[in-house]
Amino acid sequence: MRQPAPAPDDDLKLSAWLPYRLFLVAAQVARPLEGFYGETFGLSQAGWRILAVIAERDGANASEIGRACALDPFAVSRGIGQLVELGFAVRRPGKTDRRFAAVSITRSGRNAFNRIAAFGSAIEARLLARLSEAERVTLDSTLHKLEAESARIDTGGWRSLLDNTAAS
Amino acid sequence: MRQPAPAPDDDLKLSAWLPYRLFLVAAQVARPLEGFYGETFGLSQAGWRILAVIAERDGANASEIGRACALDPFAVSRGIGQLVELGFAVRRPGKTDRRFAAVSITRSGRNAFNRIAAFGSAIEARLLARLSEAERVTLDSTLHKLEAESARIDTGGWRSLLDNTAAS
DNA sequence: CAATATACTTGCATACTGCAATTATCTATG
DNA sequence: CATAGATAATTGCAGTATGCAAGTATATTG
Repeated sequence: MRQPAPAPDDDLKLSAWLPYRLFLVAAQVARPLEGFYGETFGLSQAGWRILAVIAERDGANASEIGRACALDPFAVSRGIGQLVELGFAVRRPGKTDRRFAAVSITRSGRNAFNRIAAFGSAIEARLLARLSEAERVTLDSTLHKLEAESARIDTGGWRSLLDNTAAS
Repeated sequence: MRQPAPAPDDDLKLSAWLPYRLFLVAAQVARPLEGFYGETFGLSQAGWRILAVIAERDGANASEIGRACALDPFAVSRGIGQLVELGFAVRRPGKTDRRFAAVSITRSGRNAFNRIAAFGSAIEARLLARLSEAERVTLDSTLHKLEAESARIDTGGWRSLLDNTAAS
């Protein structure tokens, strides 16, 4: 009654499984960044992402923001609320359609963004410094392909992945 | 008093920033997988990661598990608790040192793992199918480098990244 | 101008996390 | 061999995040 469990039919080694490897790098890099903007500005992850979006596209509405940084409407609303509380953003009713609130970055929001962006760029630079020029180029195109395919995988939910005959 | 915010000193475009791109792919791929094992087995993300570790290394103790899947001791303890409740794992005191509880996968845990692993492998296969052989090879070595560098970035906390002169 | 649709927002129940304090066990020392 | 101190893991609790139903404000349509 204590025999070892049967051998694996399908071996999946976590440390060699592509999604886990991507996750690991992302998580290890996100932790110090979150520590920085969290302790320095009291910003959450959603808050930072939204700040980055409105820094680039000032006056965006909540839907656009959500699309740009992969957040659902609830998270966007709360993140904007946080930015407004911190004085990093202001909401103003849209000019033509007042259901869409245009979110604008403030001067101090811009300052915070610049400091966080510098920190983030430094991290990115450290990562890229380990790669050859050829690897950097390949990584870029590879990531574009993975982004597109993972987006396809994500939409449609997990049930659509069970009865599969790899869609082209 | 309503002039547009000053132009960016340091432009960081979220969608082109390496850490975000990695995060995005990881998140888009993790969502359907989490949906699958969550709804099918009532497993949390930590539970799945731990299950994958003990499937590969049966009888590991909590510290080893934590190291293998980047979870802190609290999360490991709770995750094991969940697996035990679900009947996917058993805890047994270590043979020599009874402070170390050896965690073993059960037959039904193995079954669950195999099904989740098949699902995970299918996702990985879909991602890899989009890449050329050369890209797959380059991605592998690139990820090894990024894993190593991100681990270095992570240890030491964010403060060590401020006063930087990129350590070799 | 009611009825429906859209774009958010809020409230609340649940789940997750971080950390202090505990438990159980082992090691070292007088 | 008793006792003090380390170590591995667990538990309790407080704060926080998240998911979703319901609500508010605005616009559009018949």
